[in-house]
Parts: sequence; structure tokens; C-alpha cells
Amino acid sequence: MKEHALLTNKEQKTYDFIEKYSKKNGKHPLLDEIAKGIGIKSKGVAHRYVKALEKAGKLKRISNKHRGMILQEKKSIFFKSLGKIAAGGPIEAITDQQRIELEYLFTNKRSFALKVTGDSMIDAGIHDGDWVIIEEGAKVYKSKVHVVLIDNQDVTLKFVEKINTSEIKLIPANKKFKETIYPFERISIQGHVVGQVRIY
Amino acid sequence: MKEHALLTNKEQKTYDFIEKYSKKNGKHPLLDEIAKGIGIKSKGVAHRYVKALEKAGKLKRISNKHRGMILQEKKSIFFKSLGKIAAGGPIEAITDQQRIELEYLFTNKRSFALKVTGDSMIDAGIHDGDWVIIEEGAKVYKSKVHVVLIDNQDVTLKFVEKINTSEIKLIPANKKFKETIYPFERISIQGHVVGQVRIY
DNA sequence: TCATAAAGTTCTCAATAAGTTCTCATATGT
DNA sequence: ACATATGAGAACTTATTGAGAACTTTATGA
Repeated sequence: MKEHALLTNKEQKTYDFIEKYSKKNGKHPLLDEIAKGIGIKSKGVAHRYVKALEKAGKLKRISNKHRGMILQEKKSIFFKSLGKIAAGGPIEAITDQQRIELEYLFTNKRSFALKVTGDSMIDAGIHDGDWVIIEEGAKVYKSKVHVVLIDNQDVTLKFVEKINTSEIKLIPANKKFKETIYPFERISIQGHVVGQVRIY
Repeated sequence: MKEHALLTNKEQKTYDFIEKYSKKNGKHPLLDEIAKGIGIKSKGVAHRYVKALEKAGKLKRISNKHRGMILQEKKSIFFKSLGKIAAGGPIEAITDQQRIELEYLFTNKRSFALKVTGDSMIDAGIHDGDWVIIEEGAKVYKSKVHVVLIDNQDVTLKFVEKINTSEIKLIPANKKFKETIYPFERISIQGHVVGQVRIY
């Protein structure tokens, strides 16, 4: 079997058929349906093509499962047409790393999103109306923005600093706001900001 | 049985029936009703399908309880566990509207992303290292941030203003940078910013 | 309360459908 | 000659589906 990622004629034809079938029927085809769809009789051969497509990264298979295949989206979640603007410009290539971070941001079960109200973190680039993605956890990180619950009632975004064994300092990123100090009992760290989304 | 997201024909049929029944009757069906609804006689088999749906995350079951099942909502891209922090806090409910906007942002074919270099737009909350999502188009919008190609070579983010029939003004959002004026011929508007993502 | 009916759960047996692996075969280009 | 691409089809394994018995738990009404 081949090692390269290029598809042969029939493999491409198989892929096209699977894509068309899936879009039309809302489910993936059977091997016999693929065989018929690409004009051959042997489901064994169809199976061979599907495995080749898996190897080429075009789809994932679930072994033995009926209709057990899932087309792989070109889903760099949205970094689609990058590099379009101009050659030579200050455009960074997209690395898989970035893509993975994004997927993590958007699918991690221990994270959720909050809509920001107010300007207390504006110097950290967090504006009124932004969405921040929060990773749950009570841990305090230096120079990270935290979600802090005060008196079991008010939620706020602030930098956090432990100042001694019983008190904690909340630091806004806006010179118009003051730093405040609370005893541990009144404070609960809900998580910290790992991402941010703004929709214009 | 293994765990995968794909449903078999009968599992899908079972799900559809439960959904339809629930909507119509305001309560979930009995196993015998499911069996009849999907055209089989054995409630044991119906039970097997319901368990499969639970495994696939399509519903939750309450063991032994009559009509003990709850359909799971379809999940939005990432605004998952919102409202978790505290009742009474300044947390906005997620509307479907927001979800749709996000999906649009991330999947629209006429948009792409750029990584920001430099601080020329920092007063607009666009920081070095941020990703901006660009919607393609040559149109100029007042008070929107545009991607501008200068001399077919340099790409920059700026506010844009037409000042007369032959010249255009590029306005940074940082007092340390100056506004600049270019003739139309040297400028090409590539698109404008519709979204922004930051990963901490 | 408590007996009883109703509903959920677990199980085996079975038949069929679909996926998997294999050999054999032909053609094609290097 | 040799590797690659392609196709047929047999033999085998696993998944899917269905029936129904036996059992446990829940709901209900006298």
C-alpha cells in the first residue's frame, strides 16, 4: 500500500461519493452502496478504498461498525483561507498547534464562557461585551485573570494576589478602579481566563 | 458494544420516536410504547436501544423509573456550562443568537483569520498576538477595523476613512502612531474585522 | 399499608446484514 | 521484471436486529 497522501482516481471517486451520499442522506454509505456508487461490484474493493482514505487522513473509520466512517472536516475551526491576502505580508502561517489550542478552548469540558460587563479589565484588553472562556479551578495564578465570586453573590474578573495567610487582593486592570482586599472566607476563585472572543 | 457517536438505523428511529412522542404528550414514552412506535414487539429490545442512546449521549436515563428518560439538548459550540458560577451574579444567559453568530464567525467561507503583530490598534482592544477574524470585501465601513494592503506588499490593520475622491486615510488606534494618507492606487482594502480571539 | 399490576431490566437464542480479509486476476507504466 | 492500481468474489467475523422468558423495581388502589 502507498505511503503518500495523494489519492488515486478511484480513491478520489470513492471520497466524492461518500461526501455526496452523506450530504444527501445524513448518514454514511454502506460498503455495498459505495461499490455501486463508484461503479464496481465488490464490497471488498470498496473496503480497500475506504481504508486507503483513512490512511490518507480523509476520514476516520469505526471498525466493524455499519456505516462506520466519519469524514474529516477541513476544520481548522475557522482558520480557513489564511495566507490569501498577500505574499510577503506579515502573515503567520497557521500551525496545527494553534488549531489544537482552539479546539481545546471550545470543547474542553472543564471550561465555560462568560460575557463581560464593565471596564475594570480594559487595560488587559478585556472590554465590555467580550466573551471570556474560563477554565474551572480554584487555583490562583500569578498574572492571570481570574473569575472571583465575592460573598457568594457577585462575580467579577480580576487579577488575584495572595497577600498573607488570610487575605487576598483583587487587582483590576483599569487605573480608575481600586485594588481591594478581602479575607479568604468571602472569596471563591471559580477559574481563570484561558481565552477570549469578541464579536463585532 | 463500543462507544461512538454514530447511531444505527433503529437507534435513530428510536430517538426520533421519543422526541416526537415527548413533544406531543409532554412526557416520555414507556418501553412498550417505544417498541410499538418503532415497529417491534419486544420491550427488551426497546430498552436496549434506549440504553444505546444514553451511551451515545443523546439522552439521560433514570434507572427503573417509569418513563425515566430525558432528552439531551444539542450542544452549542462551546458555551456549554454557563450559569454555573452563581445564581444572582452578573451572568448573562446564552441566547441562540449568540450561538449563531459564533458559528457564522467560525464557518463562514468568506472569512479568514490573521494573527496580529504590533500594537497599532491597542486602543481598540486589539493586542499583539490576538487573532482577528476578517470578512473579505473591499467595502469601507465607518468605525470598523479594516485589513489594508499597501503597495501590494504590507498588510496592516487600521480604521479607514475616505477623505476625497483620490485619497484615503489610515487611522491607528494608538496615540503613539500617526494617521497616514495614501492615494487609492497604493491601497487595497482586503476586508474588515468581524471577530477576535485571544488565547492565553 | 400492602398486595397487585405495570413497567423496567437482564438474559438467551436466533437470523440476517454488513464489515473484513483473503486469493486470484488483469492492466499499466517504469 | 516489477510495483501499482484496479476488480471479482469467496470465506470469515462482527454488528444489528428481533422475540420472548424470567426477573426486579415502581406505581397504585383498596
